[in-house]
Amino acid sequence: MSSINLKRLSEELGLSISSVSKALRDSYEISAETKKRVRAMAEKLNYQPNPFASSLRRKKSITIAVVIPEIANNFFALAIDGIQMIAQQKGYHVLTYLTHENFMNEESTIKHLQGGRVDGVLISLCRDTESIKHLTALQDTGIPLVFFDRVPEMMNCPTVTTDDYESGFKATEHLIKAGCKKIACLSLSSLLSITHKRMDGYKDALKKYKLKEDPKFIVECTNDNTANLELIKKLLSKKDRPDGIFSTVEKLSISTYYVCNEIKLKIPQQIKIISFSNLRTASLLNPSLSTITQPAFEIGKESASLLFRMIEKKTFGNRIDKIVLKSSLIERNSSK
Amino acid sequence: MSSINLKRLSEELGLSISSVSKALRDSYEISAETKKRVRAMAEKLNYQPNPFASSLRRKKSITIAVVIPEIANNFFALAIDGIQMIAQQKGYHVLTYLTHENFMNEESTIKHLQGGRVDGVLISLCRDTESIKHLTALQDTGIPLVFFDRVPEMMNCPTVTTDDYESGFKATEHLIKAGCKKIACLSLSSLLSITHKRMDGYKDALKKYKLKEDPKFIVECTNDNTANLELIKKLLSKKDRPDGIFSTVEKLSISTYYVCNEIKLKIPQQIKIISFSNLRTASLLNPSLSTITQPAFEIGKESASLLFRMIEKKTFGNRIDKIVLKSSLIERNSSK
DNA sequence: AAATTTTACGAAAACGTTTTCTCTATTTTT
DNA sequence: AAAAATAGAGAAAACGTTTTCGTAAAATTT
Repeated sequence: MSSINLKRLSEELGLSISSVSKALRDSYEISAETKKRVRAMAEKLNYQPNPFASSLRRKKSITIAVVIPEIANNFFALAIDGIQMIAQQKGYHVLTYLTHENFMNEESTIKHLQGGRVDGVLISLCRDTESIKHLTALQDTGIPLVFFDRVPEMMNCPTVTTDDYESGFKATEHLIKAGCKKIACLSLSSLLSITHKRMDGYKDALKKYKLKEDPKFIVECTNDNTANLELIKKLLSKKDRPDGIFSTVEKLSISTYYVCNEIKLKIPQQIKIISFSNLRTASLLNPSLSTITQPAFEIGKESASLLFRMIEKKTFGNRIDKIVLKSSLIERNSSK
Repeated sequence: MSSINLKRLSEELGLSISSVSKALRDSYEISAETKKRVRAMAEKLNYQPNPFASSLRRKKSITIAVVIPEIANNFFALAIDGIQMIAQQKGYHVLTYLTHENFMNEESTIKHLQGGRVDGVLISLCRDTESIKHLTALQDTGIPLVFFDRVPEMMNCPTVTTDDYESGFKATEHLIKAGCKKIACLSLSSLLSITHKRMDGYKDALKKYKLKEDPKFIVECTNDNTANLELIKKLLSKKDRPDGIFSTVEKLSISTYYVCNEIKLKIPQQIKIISFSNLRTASLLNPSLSTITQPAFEIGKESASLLFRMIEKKTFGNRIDKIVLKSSLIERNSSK
């Protein structure tokens, strides 16, 4: 730890600690000349203020927390990129916490954050978050909280999401127009609002085109990749297998590709696929993957911007923002 | 900020602040009975200690910093995953900083970290880091510092890397054995040690098989993606174009795929490709991409573990660890 | 029973800032 | 020229912990 502090600096300059502090904070109480002297000495001795003393006194951490299920995930990596961009502009630090889709991790992280370590929290819920007590508790302490993408269904809170219902509808409609009659839906967890909405779109599209909704075709996957492969394999190996797959998350479509390779199911001839995805290589896959692509980077930016508006109290009183961005459907060969 | 603190707790309990503090820290000076009472009350009032007061007093932040060029990058995302895993085990917080391959960002971030905000720093250098003054300055303050993957060449410091030279050699040898006579090498920046080493392996492999080294075939790319596409397009459009590509970073191989698609160059018939990469979809590409895959997650874990050994002073005196992990070459269709 | 040790707790200093209040010397206003 | 205002700086409290030191009372040893 850098042992050069205000006291040392003030001794070196023959000034009081408070004057040095004020000079560095550019207070009007200090003459221009003194400020210059102080700044020069601070530069010379490479003074770095102690962030803990400062945070303790000012009750400000200049830090935000980002709580996400996983990082090795294109969507979340891009979102963090956007968050970091805004945070950097504001001179804020970013603490990252991974829940690994584990509710207890999420709970303890959130609980810890009540200690005041951060000035605001950005969070995307984990797949098996069923209670929201920890979240309301955090909110009650007054720490600004913004949810993005995976938001709670039963809570009145600021959120940044995409048009999940419409996207689910359009994706399914796209498969139907491509000739699919039996469309399966791969989802992560029925507890998540994004899954609900995307699936509602899927169901309504089926309804609109008079296709019957088969519960066997709605596959809820787990957090275990090999188990998911088995589930998908089972789904696709049945004689009454689907001829279209709507995947609500990227990794399930990748698993589907693997399974199709393994059991020699031809995409798109025998089965068509469309998936939510932020893969940069979607167009290079064999065959190229049709995607609904969320503006992940913008989601990150918007969430962080909203959070900072709340931190800076620029958002009026009890107004609660719900920002919805648009995803884009990109047709490629997997659904031709 | 949670306004329930030790003072409030002590009043509630009819004890002194110091006793409450000691009780919560499980000091031998406090009776078992009192400890129980204190803990119960702390639980009841949902007491969360103020991290800044604690850090200020103990001169410990229980936080580490991770400084990386970018996050929307499979390698770094996986590395962070590994780092987070170890940090979580140790009960540490993780601050993430992105340099976006910009030296000035790296410099100011490192300088800021001298203020003692963290107990240790993990860093992977940005592509145009040419001076290491900021790094030695940080090291001189006594803050443990571990480099991973992109490490400085001229500095004696703890590092975690992979067998870059051998990987470069093997990748090139693999292309040669597949029949390539004119192999190009795509690199990010000649300032980086990983590029150097990978390229040295490439050059030595050429030498071993008596292929002449053509400077036109060593392409140093920039940080601008569209510019890179142009560079690669130019390289591949020449009549004297290469018949093999060794890409030292993932994104350049993806760009190469795009260019090949555009100018109708058939992989692997007309040009073979192998690339450093952590793409999960490598085997699903058209054609599947031969890769040298670094153990990114393990690199993260090893780096963090090493850092914590340094933080906990478990590493002896002036010993400097240099950990080298092995990458694996996975042959796929792009180099058949 | 006196002397010593142990147990259990409290008072207060310390960590390095920020900020409020106070004070003197100078400048401005009457 | 006296009164008032202002400029520039310092003293000290405060932020919430942790930790050192001190000290009664109880327990143990002589």
